[in-house]
Amino acid sequence: MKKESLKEKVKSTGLKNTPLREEVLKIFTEARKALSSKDIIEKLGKKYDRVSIFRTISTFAENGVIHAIPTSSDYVVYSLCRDNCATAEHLDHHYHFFCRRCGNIFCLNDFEFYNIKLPRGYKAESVNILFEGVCKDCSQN
Amino acid sequence: MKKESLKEKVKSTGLKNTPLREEVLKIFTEARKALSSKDIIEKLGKKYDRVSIFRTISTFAENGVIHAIPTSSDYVVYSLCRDNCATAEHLDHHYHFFCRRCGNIFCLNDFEFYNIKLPRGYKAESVNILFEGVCKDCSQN
DNA sequence: ATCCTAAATGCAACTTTGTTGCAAATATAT
DNA sequence: ATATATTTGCAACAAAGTTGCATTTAGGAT
Repeated sequence: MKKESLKEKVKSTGLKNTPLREEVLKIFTEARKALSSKDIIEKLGKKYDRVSIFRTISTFAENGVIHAIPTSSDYVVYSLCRDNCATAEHLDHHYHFFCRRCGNIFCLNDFEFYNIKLPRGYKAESVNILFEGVCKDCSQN
Repeated sequence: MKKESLKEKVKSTGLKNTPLREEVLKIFTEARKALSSKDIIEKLGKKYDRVSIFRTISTFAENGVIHAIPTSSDYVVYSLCRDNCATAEHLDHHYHFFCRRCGNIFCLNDFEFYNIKLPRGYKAESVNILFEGVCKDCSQN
């Protein structure tokens, strides 16, 4: 997604275009991995209030600018949404890969989606898939 | 898994069989859904120290008695492990279902596993799949 | 360009969640 | 019954996130 369309995405949700929001958006755009609240606070904490950063992250998540990725540890990381993120077509699916060596979490969203069967009666609206292992870069070194 | 074999499972890991551990185990056995630390503390907090409960949960998780289930909220829930939980056969996989209506998280571990392709270079050792939607019971009412 | 208003931010205080160190208690092997 | 390593409780601490409120600011209306 382009820089411009990101700003537009923020505005299109009715949110105001503030310096803090632009900076948070920039950080997510430039990061090639998913980020936690802590990560963002470490980058911007001296310039902006902790509370405002938390609120920015929640607002972005509520408005489909970023999405939360569950991890098996007790923290959540966030990543930019794709264009079709909010519009749950058939099944809103998110693939992520947590690398045990470098500790990063990567989005694999653009990869093929295999239908996974559920037991009778269960109706899924979204699915979150988190792989854990060794990433491309780390497995080559 | 039977009550007896659960106690044995605890003992087989070299852990002592204390009242607190038995109670925590009982709670997990009787719960038909996954539980958070908070859930356990709410049930036992007046009888046992908060810290001991946290430690019991970590110990159980470290020893393969229970396993952590990532959620997209900022908390982790736990569930009893199946017999083969610790022995990562091919790919250690966990399927869970979060119901938006009742808020419970169910284990679907016994269901068929479809292989999901990963991009080149990525080597997965485990995969955690969290569905979100409406569960069997809730969709009937 | 200025004004107006709702929304966003900063600050202080607070809550919740989890951790650490250590002394007292207890499970289990002998 | 005793010894010892493990577990528990307690106190203090640390990290993560929330709430209320006063101030500031973005962006549309004038």
